[in-house]
Amino acid sequence: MDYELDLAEIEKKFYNYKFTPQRKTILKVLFENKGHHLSAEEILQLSKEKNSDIGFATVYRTLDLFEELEIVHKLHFGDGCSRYELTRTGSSHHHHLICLNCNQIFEVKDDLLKKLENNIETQHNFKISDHRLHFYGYCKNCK
Amino acid sequence: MDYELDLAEIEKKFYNYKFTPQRKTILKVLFENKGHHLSAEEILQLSKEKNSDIGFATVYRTLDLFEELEIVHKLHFGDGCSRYELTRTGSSHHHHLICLNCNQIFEVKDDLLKKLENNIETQHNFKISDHRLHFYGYCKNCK
DNA sequence: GTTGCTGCAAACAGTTTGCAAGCTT
DNA sequence: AAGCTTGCAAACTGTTTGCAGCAAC
Repeated sequence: MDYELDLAEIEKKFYNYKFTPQRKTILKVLFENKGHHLSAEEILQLSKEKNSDIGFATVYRTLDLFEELEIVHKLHFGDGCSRYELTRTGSSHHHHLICLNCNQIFEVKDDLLKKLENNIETQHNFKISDHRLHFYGYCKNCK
Repeated sequence: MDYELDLAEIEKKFYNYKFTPQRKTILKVLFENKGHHLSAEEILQLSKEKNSDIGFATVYRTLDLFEELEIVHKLHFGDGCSRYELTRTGSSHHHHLICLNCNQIFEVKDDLLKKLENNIETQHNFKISDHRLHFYGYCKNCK
């Protein structure tokens, strides 16, 4: 699971935006929870532990901004809230396993999809910019 | 796009539940909009056109029931609401292309994923029961 | 006739927005 | 100093729930 985005690189993306303490805190939380698919609520709680003054609105606004800057990806697992993960350069080649019993989320690496994407782009004349692949089932502890 | 569930077959699933006019109406709406990925709101509107007396609560409760009876699949495209499609027997092998500009949803057939599923089941000891694959990008009219 | 089903309205949860005050640059 | 950014609270949207009446079997 190679994260190629480092803090210095990310900071550059803010040349047009202010790099405020709240934004730094949220970024830190995301970095400290790589692979955890945090929800806005979880991010708020973890941020509060670091920086007492932060509210929901800021978290949502920051995550929207981060998405625009391609720092995070927004994910929809169907559990009622959006979840966020740090963008990775290899991000087009990993998927999620969602356990229907314990709700844990696991990750899988994969390169098989590239071929499928190519097929689709030519056969359907559709320019693919991103994808989401979720497998629902039961993990080794729950099956 | 072969739908193998027919009305007679579905009716059998109701042996334990009442086959009320509202449920029939919603089923009809789903059948008349195959491949349209309707939201609860859209289903409500279309149902109202057929049967003046029906409310939101009934639509949601019915769709929950239909999901339980495996008559529909619930989908999350990240547009803020759940969407529903009739279950098909070939349903484990079709995916969705979501146009980021016009929001239209296209479908793709595919068998490539079976191989990937098998890999995952053995490598991650995870029993897969369903999956969702969404491609985001731009359709031929929008790119 | 029972029991499950329905509509309504109120409750809920996650997210968004308006605004005045505050902080970054 | 200027304007973006923040926190708060109120507004919103999609969905769920409680309850009394109704209808399917």
